[in-house]
Amino acid sequence: YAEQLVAQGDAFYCFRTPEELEQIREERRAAGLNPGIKGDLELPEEEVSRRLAASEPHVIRMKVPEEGTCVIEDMLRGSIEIDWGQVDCQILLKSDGMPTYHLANVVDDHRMAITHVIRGEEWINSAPKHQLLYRYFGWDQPVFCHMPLLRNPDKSKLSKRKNPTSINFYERMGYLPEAVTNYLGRMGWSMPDEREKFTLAEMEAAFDISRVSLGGPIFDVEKLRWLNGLWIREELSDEQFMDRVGDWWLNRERLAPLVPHVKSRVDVFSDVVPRAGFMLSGMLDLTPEDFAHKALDEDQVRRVLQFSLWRLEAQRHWSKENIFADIKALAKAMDLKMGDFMRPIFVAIAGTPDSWSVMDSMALLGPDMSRARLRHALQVLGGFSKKQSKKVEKEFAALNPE
RNA sequence: GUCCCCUUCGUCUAGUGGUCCAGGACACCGCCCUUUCACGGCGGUAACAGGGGUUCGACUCCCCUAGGGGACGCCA
Repeated sequence: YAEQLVAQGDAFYCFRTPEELEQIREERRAAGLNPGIKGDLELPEEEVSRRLAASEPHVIRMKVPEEGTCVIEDMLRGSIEIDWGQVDCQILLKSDGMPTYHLANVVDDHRMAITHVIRGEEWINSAPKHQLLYRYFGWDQPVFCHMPLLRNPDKSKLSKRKNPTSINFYERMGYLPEAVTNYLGRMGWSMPDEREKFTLAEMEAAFDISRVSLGGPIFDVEKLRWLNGLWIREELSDEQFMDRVGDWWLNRERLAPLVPHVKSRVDVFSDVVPRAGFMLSGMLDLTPEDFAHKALDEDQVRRVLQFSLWRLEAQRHWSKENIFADIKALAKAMDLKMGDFMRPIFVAIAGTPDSWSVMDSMALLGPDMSRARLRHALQVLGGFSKKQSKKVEKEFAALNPE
């Protein structure tokens, strides 16, 4: 498809190096322009065939009008005007031969006969590229509809750093899927009769996309919690309640991995819950005093937690071994004894240093819950001020533990 | 920096020119219920960002300002 556009004269081969592009961007920025890549990239035909024959690395870019205005008809927002001068010559085919999202999206949607493109507001600025591609190909335009973005309490775009966004986290916390669905359905949308509680099926029956409100809603965990409680109280019989709690965690499959750790540490069954309760909990009830440490001062404790969190946020393969390697590398880089280093981690994860291997706990708890507890611990300790944060980030970068 | 989007109680929202001195929900506060705590019931505090227009009449339409967000990648 990209080559078809080249043949049509709607796209061209580009041989610029990343360094050259960086320079162009900087110049444009300095000139107060949008730093995107515009025009003047196209080479004479002989030059192109010569370089192609020499198999020089290249990409395919779409051509974009130098001036004029592109009008996007948005289902919810009406006409959106974007100056073609703002739109860059988007790469369609990367030098590794793979298409970029822009090309793939348009081709794919067309081939699947997609009629309505409903996506996040962050895509508004790329819509001209997509619309132009449809035109170049001579395909029917889909209807565009850009939805508002969910936000963190600080109003920024909802992100993992500031909010547990993983659906697994909410499962692990013991939210009911139907309540989570219900709550999500209430973000940026409302039932015609304004009722708060409804099922997916009810939402489907009443759904009208024009009821979507455009202000980006803040994800309010507190209200989700209330709604979940409503679902538990009003929708579950005692029988169902027992079943659901069992399905959630109180079953052999979920409990089995804990047995080796618990069995060796209890004398009587009544020790089980005090010992293992933290594995079934959400956020732990911690106070700053819980982190009092003989070898580390509070500043160090905070660093241990923050660095560990950052390190573990980057960990893609969640296993006891990898967690151990991360922690060990950090302890070494900070020149702390493992025992001292681990102390705050224990408290953050298990609520007490008096527990089994915290690596095992984290591995079993999973990445979402483990990270959330580290974040919570940091919060209990007051976290870092904005000024401190920068400094601490630098310190972390300087450690660069392997 | 450039462009785009958005703007009703702290938060989620109703409201599509008069029915709004703005309604509901979460949170908060008070009272009731109750051996405690929840739940539940009742009540309360709290918002149309600001300024100009248009109109007999603006939360609702237009413009400007401010604030917030987003985009500006060989990521999606």
